Amino acid sequence: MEGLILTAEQLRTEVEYFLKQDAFSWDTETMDGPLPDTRGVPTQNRVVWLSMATHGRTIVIPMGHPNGDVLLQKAHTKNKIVYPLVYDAPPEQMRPSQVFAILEPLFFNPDITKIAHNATFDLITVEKYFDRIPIGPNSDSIVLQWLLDENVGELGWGFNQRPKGKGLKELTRFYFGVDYDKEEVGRCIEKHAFSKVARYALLDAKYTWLLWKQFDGRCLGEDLWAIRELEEQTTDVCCQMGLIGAPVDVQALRELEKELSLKLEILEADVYKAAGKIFNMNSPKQKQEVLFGPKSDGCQGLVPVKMTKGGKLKAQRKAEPTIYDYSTDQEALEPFEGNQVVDALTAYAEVAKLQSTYVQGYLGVDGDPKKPSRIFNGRIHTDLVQYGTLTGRFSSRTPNLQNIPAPRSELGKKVRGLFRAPKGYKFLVADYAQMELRILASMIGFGGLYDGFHAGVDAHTQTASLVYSVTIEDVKKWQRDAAKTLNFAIVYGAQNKKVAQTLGITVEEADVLLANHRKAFPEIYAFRDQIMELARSRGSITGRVRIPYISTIMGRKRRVWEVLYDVAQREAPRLPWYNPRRHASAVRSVLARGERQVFNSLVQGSLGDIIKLAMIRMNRILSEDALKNPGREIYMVLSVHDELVIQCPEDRVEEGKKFLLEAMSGAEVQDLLNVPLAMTLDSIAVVDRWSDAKE
DNA sequence: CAATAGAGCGCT
DNA sequence: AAAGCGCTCTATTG
Repeated sequence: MEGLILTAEQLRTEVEYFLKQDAFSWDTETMDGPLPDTRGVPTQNRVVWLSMATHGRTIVIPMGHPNGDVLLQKAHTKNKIVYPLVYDAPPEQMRPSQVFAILEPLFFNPDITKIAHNATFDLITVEKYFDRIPIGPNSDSIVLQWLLDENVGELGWGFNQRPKGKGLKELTRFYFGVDYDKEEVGRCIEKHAFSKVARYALLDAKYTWLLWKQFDGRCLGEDLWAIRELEEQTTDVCCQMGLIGAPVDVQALRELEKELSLKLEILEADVYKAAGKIFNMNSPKQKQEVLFGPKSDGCQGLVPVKMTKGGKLKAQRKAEPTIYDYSTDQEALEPFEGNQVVDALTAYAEVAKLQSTYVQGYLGVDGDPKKPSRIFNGRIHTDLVQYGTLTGRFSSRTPNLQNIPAPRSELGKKVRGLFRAPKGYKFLVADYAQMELRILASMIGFGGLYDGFHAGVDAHTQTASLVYSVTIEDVKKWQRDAAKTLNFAIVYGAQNKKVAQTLGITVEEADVLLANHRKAFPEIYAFRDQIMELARSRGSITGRVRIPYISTIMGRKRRVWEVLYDVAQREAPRLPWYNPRRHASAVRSVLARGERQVFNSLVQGSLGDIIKLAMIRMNRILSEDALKNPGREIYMVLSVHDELVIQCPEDRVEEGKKFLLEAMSGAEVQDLLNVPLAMTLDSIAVVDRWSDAKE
């Protein structure tokens, strides 16, 4: 087969050719490493194939594929044809150690761009062979695609004119009309014949290359040069953090698992006792029956108010609601506090959530291959997904380390406290305070928020002072709390009802608050209108299609077609999934939602830019520092939107703090804003457990 | 048995 | 009619 590399001599010749290029794409096919179920775990898996493509050349290197080709295609039994998988012996292949030794000059050449689709996975995967992560420039076709169209895979305008997802196969199908993997070979390569996997791996690299070439050109044409640079360096950060992982106290975790399972048995019994029957308390449906069913049937006969999402839709259609249309979530049950079943269910739910999602989610459940342990050598390696959101923030998965319970409740504190610095180390925890408001104030460039930040006043206190017309010193706690809600309402676009609900006040009272806020901060509302007009002016779905968008502080785009609602309405026949005449109010809410998304994305997305920049800077500082302090390295271990956690040798805490401060608020970051970041060394917490950082 | 939808809930 | 996420569980559907 053309491009199949079986010997060192062949590979050296290829490397010579690739070294003369300015870029190449590559991909790995992996199997389980020494531990079971680790094919998809980049720190633990094993590379079996590596493919590469560049101008005029595509190659594929096997290194331990277990099968040859199929000897027998078909066999007949009594009355049907069967396909026994009988394989020939595979050809002799190189060992990974030999392959990677020869590839080293290529993957560590700073003048050659290395391209992969979801590069973090492949980069961490090969780290175990190179003993370090391949150096940049590392580019990722999935990231470029996302910068060009973050809405791929989302329902909405143009769904059918876009790829169905960000995956390599979906993009190849869409852009080249080629479907080269109908059998999903990559899901389990060891089940397939040698030649089939060879072809598959080769095409992965080839189409990654072809897609990247296309995206690369389009990024220039769409003014995405700067943000692309940021994202390419972010890839290196994701690799470094994914590789090091976050340290957890495994022993405490095991103990907590036992403690909670005992607790749950009791709480479960409490529910049954109060309800007088046995049912599945994890099932919303069964909870609806028990709580809202008639007393005559031995149920509680509670009269619910809050509907589920589905229930509301049904009500819109003017259908008669049933008990199954009413919510059983925490908020819906609040009015019934005191009912023994409700109270027992509430107590159970909190513990059950934490046990299943966090404790068992990390430890895994013995004998259940769907719930593997996420802990390797006392560390959890999350996958920080740089392309995981519509706004530019990170998402985090397998497991998600961005939704660890905050230390508000005792139990939440315990769970967050499982993240613990290793012996001899401390966690240093830094976050940006009120960063979204700072960004907003900076963009407006004047007004109450802007003045407050320049005067060094806490933003919520400043808001309260202006809304309630009292001096900064006279702001009461309840006023600051209300102001905080108002500030959230601005950033998220909440209306009077939501503000009322959050603060536990009437809608009329909320109206007064919002009116006062508008009076005190007219520039915010004017700015909002301005942004909306700008976004709208960039869009058109008549004639040449241009989706409205906003640009963040670093030039990231968020496209929101919904803000062209009135145009869409006129063009309704082109948009088959809604009928504006029948759903006028629904369409209006689509527009309103689009406007909230536009405004929120401007701020949330800019914060995403800034935290990524800070992490790139920190990574640079720490990489350099590591060379000077072998064995005493500092590592970034967690990142939660506006918060950064590092693990730092105990005797280097002061250095670590300085590094964090410089990375997060140094000139390069501060210069993006015209309000002060106001970060200080003192605001960086030095703790053993993550839960001790916030009170 | 596997995939999917909905409800619900953890976080910033 | 509050932005952005991912995970677990149940119930339904293929």
